[in-house]
Amino acid sequence: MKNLIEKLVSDALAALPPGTAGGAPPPAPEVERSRDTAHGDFACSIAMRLAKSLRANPRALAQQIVQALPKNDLIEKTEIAGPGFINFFMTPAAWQAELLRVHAAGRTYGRGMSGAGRRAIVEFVSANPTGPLHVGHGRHAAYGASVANLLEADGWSVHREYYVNDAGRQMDILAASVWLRYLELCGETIRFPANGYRGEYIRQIAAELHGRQGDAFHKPANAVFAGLPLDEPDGGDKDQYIDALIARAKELLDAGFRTVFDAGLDEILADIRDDLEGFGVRFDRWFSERSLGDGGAIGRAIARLRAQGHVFEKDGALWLRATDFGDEKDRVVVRENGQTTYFASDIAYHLEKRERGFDLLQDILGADHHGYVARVRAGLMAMGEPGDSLDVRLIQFVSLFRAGDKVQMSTRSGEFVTLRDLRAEVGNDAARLFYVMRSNDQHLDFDLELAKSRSNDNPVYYIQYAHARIASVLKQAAERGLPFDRESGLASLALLADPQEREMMREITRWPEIIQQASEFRAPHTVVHYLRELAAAFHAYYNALPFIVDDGALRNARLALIVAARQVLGNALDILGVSAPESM
RNA sequence: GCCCCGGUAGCUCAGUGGAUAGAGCGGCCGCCUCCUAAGCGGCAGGUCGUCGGUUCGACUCCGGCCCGGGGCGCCA
Repeated sequence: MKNLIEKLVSDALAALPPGTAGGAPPPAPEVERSRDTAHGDFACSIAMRLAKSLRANPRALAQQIVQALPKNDLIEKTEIAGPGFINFFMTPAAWQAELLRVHAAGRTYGRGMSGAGRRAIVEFVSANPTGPLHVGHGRHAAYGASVANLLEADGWSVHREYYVNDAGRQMDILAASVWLRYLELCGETIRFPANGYRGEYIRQIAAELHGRQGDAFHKPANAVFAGLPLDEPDGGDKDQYIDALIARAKELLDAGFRTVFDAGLDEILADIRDDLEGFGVRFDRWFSERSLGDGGAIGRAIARLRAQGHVFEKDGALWLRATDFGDEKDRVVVRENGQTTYFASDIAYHLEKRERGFDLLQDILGADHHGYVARVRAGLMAMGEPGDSLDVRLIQFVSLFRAGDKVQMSTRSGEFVTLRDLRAEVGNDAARLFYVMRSNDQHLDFDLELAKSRSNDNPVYYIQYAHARIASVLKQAAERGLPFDRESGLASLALLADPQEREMMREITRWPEIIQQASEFRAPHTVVHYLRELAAAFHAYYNALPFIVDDGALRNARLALIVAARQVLGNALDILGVSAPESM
């Protein structure tokens, strides 16, 4: 509907003679919903914008535009108001036509075309598989999944991906931690390193490994610890200590280290997969970091950098001249010891995404990764890829509140911190909605009591209740022998003239605009706000007028209206991964 | 020191340069003989952190400052 107005305004501008508003290509028509119904249904501020460059009187310009508007019988009238707004008043037929569209399109109502013909890869969560997901990852999962759904709803072809950090030091530490717990099961007495992973799940992994493999990886404790530097509690450095311990493990176990390593990786990754699956978050691919090296992507990335002449050698290392591409400092790609850096893997991964043919590389990262953005973009550009193909959204932190008190999130504390526990406590629906209720660059205070409460304070229930209430009305109607007759209802929409009914039509028909905007700004919280407003319009309507009336035409028209509302509520909830219950 | 995010009603937060800045919660006053009161209606509540600038017009854009959070490795 908004598109229609924008089209009409664009046509009007194109029709105007060059001296007035013609000539330079006009800016976007800037049509928006009027806030105040006294200002009509839609408002356009283009005349005021153009007035500046044209040195014309905005109201006079608005008058010219209005006169050049193509005739359209869905527009009742236009007005020029205030400093130069053009206000559009739609005919009842315009709203009715849009309702017909809702019924005809069903699940696809609201879908846009902004991304048509383009492919996006959304990478999110990508938590290191060193332990179960915690509540912070939950926000990444909910946000990333919703953004992916939004892009898809706006025409993009979307691929969802989890980058598995299955290489690197953190994973070596995990493997060493598992091995030490395993040695305990073999009867050895060990001192657990300060920097090791202490979680109970490590013991479980060790137990399974021991159950499967017996004492195959047993080494005596004195052979393991002999000659190692001091650990932190003894006045040493915990990083040096753990690195020495890892080196020793690799030396003693040889190929067996990989077996222990994979036991930890596989177990934890399976847990993460299962958790996300249970949360309604699915991925098309779990991309292995190791495969970058194996598949030659890192080599290709470095070759590209060399070919483009953007690298130099200094202190025995190979550097990317990232400062040529907007980064604040140059970055090492190959270390002095010949190993490639993590940064090399990052740009190789992003190059690989481009090689797979994605137009938009959509990354969802923690706010603590913000320094990474300029770096990776610089890398892409240095490899000859467009820097603006990368779009990164940063997620601020989550704080849990229970009964007004902040829940401390240390791994040591007995308080739960895992996503799985959160889901068990508040349910998937509340978790999914609460996680995306706030803008991603706003810190999130997650109120556990509120999320659990079965009251009108809780937006989850408020919204779902609207959906269930509509289903209940339809059920009631059928039970009274007056089932909804869609054909009759759609033929009688002209009977819907009450203020609440007009408000319902205005709200329902905003959905395509919400998708477009929420998708463009990667802002699923907009959908939550919209859902609340649509639900509010429905609850007000419900209280104001009866639906199941004797007059069949009126009854079916009203039912057609609330069925359209149910459709849009369902479509919007679906984007957020929240269920739309038939009864509550 | 440099970079990123935030500062809007008592609280939690919306607000693509446009008209009189909004919502939910909390507070106060009302509404079930009626399709689910998990609901609805009304009232009160604001120097949009602060000081300048750009503009016909600034919560929105630019600069300075103040406050809160995060980040700045040949770590991962």
